[in-house]
Amino acid sequence: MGVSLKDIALTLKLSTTTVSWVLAGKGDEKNISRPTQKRILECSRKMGYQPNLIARSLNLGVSKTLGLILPSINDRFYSQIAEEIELEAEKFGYTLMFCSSGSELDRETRMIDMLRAKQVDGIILAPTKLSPLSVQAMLDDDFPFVLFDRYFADIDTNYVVMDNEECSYKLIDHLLDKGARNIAAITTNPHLLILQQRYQGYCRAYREHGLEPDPGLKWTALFANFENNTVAVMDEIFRTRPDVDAFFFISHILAVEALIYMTQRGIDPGRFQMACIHEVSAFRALAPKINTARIPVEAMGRETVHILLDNIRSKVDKNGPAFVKRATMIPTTLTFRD
Amino acid sequence: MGVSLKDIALTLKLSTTTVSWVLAGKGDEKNISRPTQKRILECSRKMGYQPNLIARSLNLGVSKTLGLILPSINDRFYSQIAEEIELEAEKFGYTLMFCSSGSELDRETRMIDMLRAKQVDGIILAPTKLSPLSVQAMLDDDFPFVLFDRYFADIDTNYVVMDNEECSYKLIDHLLDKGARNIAAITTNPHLLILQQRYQGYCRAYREHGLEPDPGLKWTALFANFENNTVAVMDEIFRTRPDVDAFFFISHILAVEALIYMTQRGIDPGRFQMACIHEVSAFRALAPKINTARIPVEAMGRETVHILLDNIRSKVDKNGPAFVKRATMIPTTLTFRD
DNA sequence: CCGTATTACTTAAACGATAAACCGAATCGG
DNA sequence: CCGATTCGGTTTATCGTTTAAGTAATACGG
Repeated sequence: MGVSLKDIALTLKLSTTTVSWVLAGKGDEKNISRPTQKRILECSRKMGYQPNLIARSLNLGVSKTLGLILPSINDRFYSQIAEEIELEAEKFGYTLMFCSSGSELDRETRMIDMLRAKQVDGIILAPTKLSPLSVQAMLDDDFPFVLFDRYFADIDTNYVVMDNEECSYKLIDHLLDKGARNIAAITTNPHLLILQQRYQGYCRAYREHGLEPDPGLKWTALFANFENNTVAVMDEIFRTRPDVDAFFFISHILAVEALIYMTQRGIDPGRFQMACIHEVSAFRALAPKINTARIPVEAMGRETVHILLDNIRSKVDKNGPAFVKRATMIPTTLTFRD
Repeated sequence: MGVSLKDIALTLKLSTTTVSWVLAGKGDEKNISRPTQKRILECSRKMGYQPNLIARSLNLGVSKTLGLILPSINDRFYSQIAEEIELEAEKFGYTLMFCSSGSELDRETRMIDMLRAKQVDGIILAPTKLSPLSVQAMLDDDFPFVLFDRYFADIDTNYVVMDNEECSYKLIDHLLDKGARNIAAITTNPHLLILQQRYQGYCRAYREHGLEPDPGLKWTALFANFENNTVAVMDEIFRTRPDVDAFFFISHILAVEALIYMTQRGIDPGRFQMACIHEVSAFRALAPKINTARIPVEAMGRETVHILLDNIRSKVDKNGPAFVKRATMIPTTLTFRD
């Protein structure tokens, strides 16, 4: 289709190698005469030459492409981080192939295999559930990848996560300091390690205040159709636990739904103390006094990309120092608005 | 790195061709004996063979990859549509390379060139501003692409857009019917054709009601730092135009900021009639009575992908009928809540 | 029993770019 | 004046896959 090195070489009666060298800026180094260099450059421009990066990839064994697999791009947090990752990757000359797993395990596995078949140099993955199958395959093959947001405690991989237990602890500690006693913990997806950790932070704060956490204050809105499930949970809370004096939302998604619920029913969110992990702009209106733990998304995106690129580099030059897997915990920024 | 056809061929003492045929399911057709086929299949499985799709792409001249360029993935509307596009493309065996242009022209141009160099089979693009340079290049080269959300009136391309003028007309028509007279039109990015069209719909509704639209009721919050700009605009409206009795937000982004502004200052949004193009879930709480025009995102995503794939297919088989460029207007779903 | 099919494969070329190895002619040092 | 170096390139192989063309060996029909 397009113009190839061969086309240029043919019209100028040179070899493709010469043309390749000059266009790669190695003209002087390779002792190509200045006039010839100029002829090649001009011809290339005139014919509108664009290198075929697929051919280059095949030859060099490097595609300068990364894979990104998220549960859903249509989520405030993931779309933010996707943007950061893309921007950071671009700085180093990498493009992103993007796939959404829909939190389905078989989809995720397919995507990993497909991205590897398409020869991406590395994969950034927010893994679903706790199936390490495809993840283990990458480990076995020494294929560069980083988990982020979620990870598996029992598998030794690169990962970048926030300080889930710690930030929950601090938020709840603060609520308890301010007088809350019955903090409803609204969670989802109970098998997700990071959500368990957030609840553990909740429990630790209670205990360090000399109180025993009440398991009856934990509600789970299943993730499938979480809008409706959140409504059901809120209904139940207001019906059965009038003693609730504070809310801890384990994720922004749940908080938004719960706040909409309250607003629609004329319940003033100001009546309760509130805390939420992650932050969305709508909070400014829906719950101006909510306390939040915000991830420095830029830092997380950057760190994730850097770890992956380090991993990739160390794999390319074998003589360099062996790559050591990195487990990174990004500290959150707490904002107390009450 | 990985296992190649050659590796299998070598261990079985066969030619790569035979292996390639069998693994492609052409064993019978190509008269490869059943025992040999079985041997190849088993060996392939044991060695964990995964085809190198980059090599296949180079050979076939088809990458089964599409490019997607958006102003920002971190926008409710674009992230929704990105998800739909990805899902639909996947059905046909295509992967997405994703780039955000940041609405910067030179970035957009670079992304287009890069994606083409990476040999994507086609590009889906929400173009920035009105520079047709790189777009024209794709046209000249007969490279398959579709514009969506935004387009250029004077260039003959595939595009998929919503009925911008029409839905604005209907929303404003409704507000006027319900008694509004001074509808503040909050817009942004004045050079964007589709936003101009939305304002034209506003004007047409006024005129068809026998009224002359007041240019003083149009406010522009520049897109760069639109949060602050929206605040400035709202300040000005409340200071200088106490006669405003309704708001028309030309985009959901502006509406959210304006509604947060009002809520923070204790201004009841219920005092005003309201209309907005696009819809976000926070509206349910921030402005339950807002009237909206919602894009059927699924339909738009699907249609966009289908047009692009048709374009790609028609380019591949030359004997088929010539591809006719398609301009599609997706009708919006109006929801009147007042 | 000979010519033609059929079976079961292999060889070779191609996709476009890169890189190691090679090569003839001119130049230079001693 | 001869050997070595520099100049200005070219040849060839390679990455992993696909496909058109070829080729032995066997089977078959008349």
